[in-house]
Amino acid sequence: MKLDVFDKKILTLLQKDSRISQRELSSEISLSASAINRRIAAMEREGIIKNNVTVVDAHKVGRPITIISEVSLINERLDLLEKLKKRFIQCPQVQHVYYVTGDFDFLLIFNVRNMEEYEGLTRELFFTSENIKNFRTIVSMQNAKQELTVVLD
Amino acid sequence: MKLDVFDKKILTLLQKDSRISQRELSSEISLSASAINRRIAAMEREGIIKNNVTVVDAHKVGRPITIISEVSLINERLDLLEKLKKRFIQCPQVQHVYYVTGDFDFLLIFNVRNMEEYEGLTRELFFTSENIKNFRTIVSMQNAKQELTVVLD
DNA sequence: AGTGAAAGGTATTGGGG
DNA sequence: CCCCAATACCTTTCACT
Repeated sequence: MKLDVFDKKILTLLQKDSRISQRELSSEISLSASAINRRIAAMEREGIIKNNVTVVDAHKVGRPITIISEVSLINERLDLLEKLKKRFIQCPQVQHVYYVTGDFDFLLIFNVRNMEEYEGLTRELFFTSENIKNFRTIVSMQNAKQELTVVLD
Repeated sequence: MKLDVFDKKILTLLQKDSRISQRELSSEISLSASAINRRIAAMEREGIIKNNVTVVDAHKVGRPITIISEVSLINERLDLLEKLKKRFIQCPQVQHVYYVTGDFDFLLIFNVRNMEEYEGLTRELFFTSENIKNFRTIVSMQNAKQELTVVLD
């Protein structure tokens, strides 16, 4: 599926605020509300639009700590890798899992209430695995930007 | 503002799918639609709910590359730091900006169409600044998880 | 705070160009 | 693939508990 200039405008606006009404989109883009509706439905069907989510302020709900972990494995065999990856993904405090190559193997980003919670998670996720060589913990002093927005040109 | 068990249930569901209707929330939580409505409005007013966004599949719109940069500064004077931070935040291809302390100063996560786009951005963001000591580029082979969801217990 | 019902807005679908 | 109009659905408000 090829996106035209209208689809890109729709996505750009929805990425900023998914609650914008299709009528408002319609007037901003100069396309009827029903055309907007059909395009959005098509993009959802194709998986271009993955979902719509509410963004919660982590500080205001008592989870102010963001931690980055760089994890190195002993053995990079695919099945072992997948097993660990699944475990990381399933952990609800883990917001991001990137599999990388180079000086380490996984970069994880955690959101936690406090350092104790993080320590508990490292025990669960890292120390119980035979395959983790080591990990480096980096505490974020400030989450200056945290978005999932994609550029559409 | 203190969140009770109903607010937390509402937020948990909205973080998964912000398009769930208040009526459906109402039946899942056993609270009337108008109570749901008032609670959501209050959490928006307080900034607990920051916004609602559509999540776009970066691969499907031709932006498959995620890159992590670890940036080290020469001088960590606050005004210089803020100037750089602002520049990073304003770059639309930069999804995340974390200010950290330790072996480096900023961790950035980019989403780009290809390596050429990233190289262009490093020239713009890093090489034009007098204050950047060095940076390390880590290419993500797989974005196994990428969410903003916060745990509410 | 919570509820139910009425009023006001939106999304969605179908007919026609 | 677009528009317009009708329907169906949802949110929001209000009077009352």
